[in-house]
Amino acid sequence: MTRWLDDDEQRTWRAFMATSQLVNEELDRQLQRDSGMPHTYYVVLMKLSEAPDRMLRMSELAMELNSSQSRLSHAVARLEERGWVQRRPCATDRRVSWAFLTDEGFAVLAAAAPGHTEAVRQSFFDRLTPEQVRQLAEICEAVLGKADS
Amino acid sequence: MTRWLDDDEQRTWRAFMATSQLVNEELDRQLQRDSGMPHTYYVVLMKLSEAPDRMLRMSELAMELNSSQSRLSHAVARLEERGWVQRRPCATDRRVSWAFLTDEGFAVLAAAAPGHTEAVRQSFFDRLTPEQVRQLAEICEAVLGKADS
DNA sequence: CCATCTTACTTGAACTCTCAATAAAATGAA
DNA sequence: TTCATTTTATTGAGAGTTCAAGTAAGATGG
Repeated sequence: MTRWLDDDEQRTWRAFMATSQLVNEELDRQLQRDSGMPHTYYVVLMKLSEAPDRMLRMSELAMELNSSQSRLSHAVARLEERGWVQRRPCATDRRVSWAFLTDEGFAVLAAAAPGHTEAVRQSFFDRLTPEQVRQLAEICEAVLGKADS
Repeated sequence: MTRWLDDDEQRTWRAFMATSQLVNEELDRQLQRDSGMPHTYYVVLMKLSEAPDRMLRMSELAMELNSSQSRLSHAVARLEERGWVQRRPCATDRRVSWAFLTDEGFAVLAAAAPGHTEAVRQSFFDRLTPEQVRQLAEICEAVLGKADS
C-alpha cells in the first residue's frame, strides 16, 4: 500500500533533486577549473582550517564531514600527495591518525575561497530572499533531524 | 573584495549541503541494496516510463535529466547490458539514438518504485510540514531560475 | 595474561562520473 | 557541389566513491 507522492510533493521533490544536482555540479566545476580540486576536498581543507591547531583525527573529520572513513582516507591520501595535508601519528593511541592542514594547504584554501564564495552567491544566495534563506535553514535542519523548530 | 557569507547564510549553506548529501546517499544506498541500481539509473528508467511509447532521444533524455550526454551514454550502455533499456536507430536522422524502456526495465522500475517512494517519504517528506513543502518548491525553483515567484 | 571484541584506519576492486577526443551525419554558405 | 560548422552521440582515460575485506592496536573479561 504505497503512499505515492501527491502533486505538491512531486513538484518539490523534482525541484529539490534538480537544485541539489545543479548546485553541486556548478561548485565542483568552478573549483576544479579555478583551483584544481573537487568540492569534497575543499570542504576537507575548510574543516581542518577551522579546527584547533588545524588538525583533527581522521574519524572526527569524517564525522564532521558526514563522510565515510573510506572516502576520507582516499581523499586525504591524495591531499597528502599534493602536500596540502599531512598525516601525523597520535602519541597516546597508535590507531589514530591526525590530519593536519599544512601551510601550503592553508594557502591553497585561502586562494580558492573568494572564488568559491562568489560561486555560492551567484548560483544560490543571489536568487533567494533573506526570508527564503531563513526558511530553507529550518527546512534542511528538519530533514537532518535537528530537533529544532 | 569578497562578500563572505553572513551567519544566516553560513547556517543555511551548511544545512543545505548536508541535506543534499544525506538524502542522496540514503536514496542511493536504498536503491542499490533493494534494487541493485544507483539513483541515477532509477531516474533514467522513470523518465523513459513517462515518455510517449516509453522512448526518448538520447539528447532529449539527457536534457530532461540535467545530465551530460556522456554520463547518459555510459549509463544507458550499462542499462542496455542488463536488458532494461534498448537503443534504437532513428529513421530520419541517423545521428540520433532512441532510448527505449523494455518490458523488463519497466518491470524492474515498477518493483523498485514502492521501496524508493517509501525511502523518499522517510528521509524527507515525513520530516516536513505541508507549508514547508510548498516553501521548498518555491525556493528550489528560484535557484533553478524558473522565473516564477 | 591471553583470547576475544571493538575501534581506527587503510586498501583494492568494481563502478560511476568528468573531461577531452573522436566519429559520423546534418546543415549551411560560397 | 564542396568544405567548414554544428549537432548527436560514443569512447577512453583519469579521478572519486563505495563496499567489503584487511590490519593493527586498544579495551574487556574470564
